[in-house]
Amino acid sequence: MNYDYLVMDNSRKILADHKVSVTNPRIVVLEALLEIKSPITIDDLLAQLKNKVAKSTLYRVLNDLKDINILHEFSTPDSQTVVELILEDHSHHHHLFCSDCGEIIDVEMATEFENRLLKEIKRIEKKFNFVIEDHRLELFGKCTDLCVNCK
Amino acid sequence: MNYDYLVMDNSRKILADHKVSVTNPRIVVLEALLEIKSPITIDDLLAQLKNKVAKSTLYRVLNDLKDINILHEFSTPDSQTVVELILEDHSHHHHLFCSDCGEIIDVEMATEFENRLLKEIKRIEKKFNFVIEDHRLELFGKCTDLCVNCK
DNA sequence: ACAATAAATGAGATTAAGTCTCATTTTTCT
DNA sequence: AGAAAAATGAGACTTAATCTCATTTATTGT
Repeated sequence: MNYDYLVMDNSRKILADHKVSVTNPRIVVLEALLEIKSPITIDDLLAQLKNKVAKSTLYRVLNDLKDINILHEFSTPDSQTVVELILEDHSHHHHLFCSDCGEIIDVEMATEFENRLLKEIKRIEKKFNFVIEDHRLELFGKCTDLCVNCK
Repeated sequence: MNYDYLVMDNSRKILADHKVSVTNPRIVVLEALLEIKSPITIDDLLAQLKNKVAKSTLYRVLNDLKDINILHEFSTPDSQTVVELILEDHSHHHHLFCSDCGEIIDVEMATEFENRLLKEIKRIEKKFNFVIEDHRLELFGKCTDLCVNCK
């Protein structure tokens, strides 16, 4: 069964729902990100969309998606920029980086751990007189020989 | 009491201890970082050392310090590069970013929290067949009106 | 459905962080 | 102190990301 038309529909709907005009480059970029489903470096994305979307347009579209809050951007330990689509159904998660193969994996921490973290964050807020709005945890390591995540 | 001569001595000693040759630019950069004591953007550091060290040399020295593992580098949420001196006496900590004033504050989490995190990391290692070597937690927020941390 | 208006695009110029080159200077080693 | 090795400064170069502007595409009201 082929879901492509659904992805297509989906990208148009996502754009319309967020009140940005539905253009071809936006559809193409969104579709790519919907299919990838995981974090990807802008470099890789650029390569993948070569000849489909101009470089300047890709960056513009990515900024548009950030503006409507469905795209997160972060960096790898070696400073490559990474983007990841975050839709409503995409729950809170963190990232695991492999320094061998470069893969970036979404990881969800145990609820109990996140609760403990929130408690700790409350302590920090008081201590530094801050309002903490977000947090990010990054894990760095290597996948082992038999790593199932490496391509 | 003036500790400047100590800082000076200190920077020479640190370089010698790590078996890198003791040169003026390295001393100047190390002294600056020793005095600052907290994370600083490379931009700010460059401004501060203008006319004392060439730009190319500053970057080279920072790379040297990274090579001998006494300097950590990371990015702000708006992608500015930040460096921070990490000497032996500098214990494990994380970072708190203020989106208003841009300040970056070192924060130590409760030992009990870090232990819980290590436990969670062990679970992730098994789940993804990874060896996790390091982790980093970033907290994003705003200091309140009366913030004591803002300059 | 269609014209008028507004918005987005592509191609290439521009900017800025960081690296590289190479002739000169400084440090190290004996 | 002098020879050999290493580091520096100045500016050229690279590369990710943004900007410009003429052209194309989408939206809106009738």
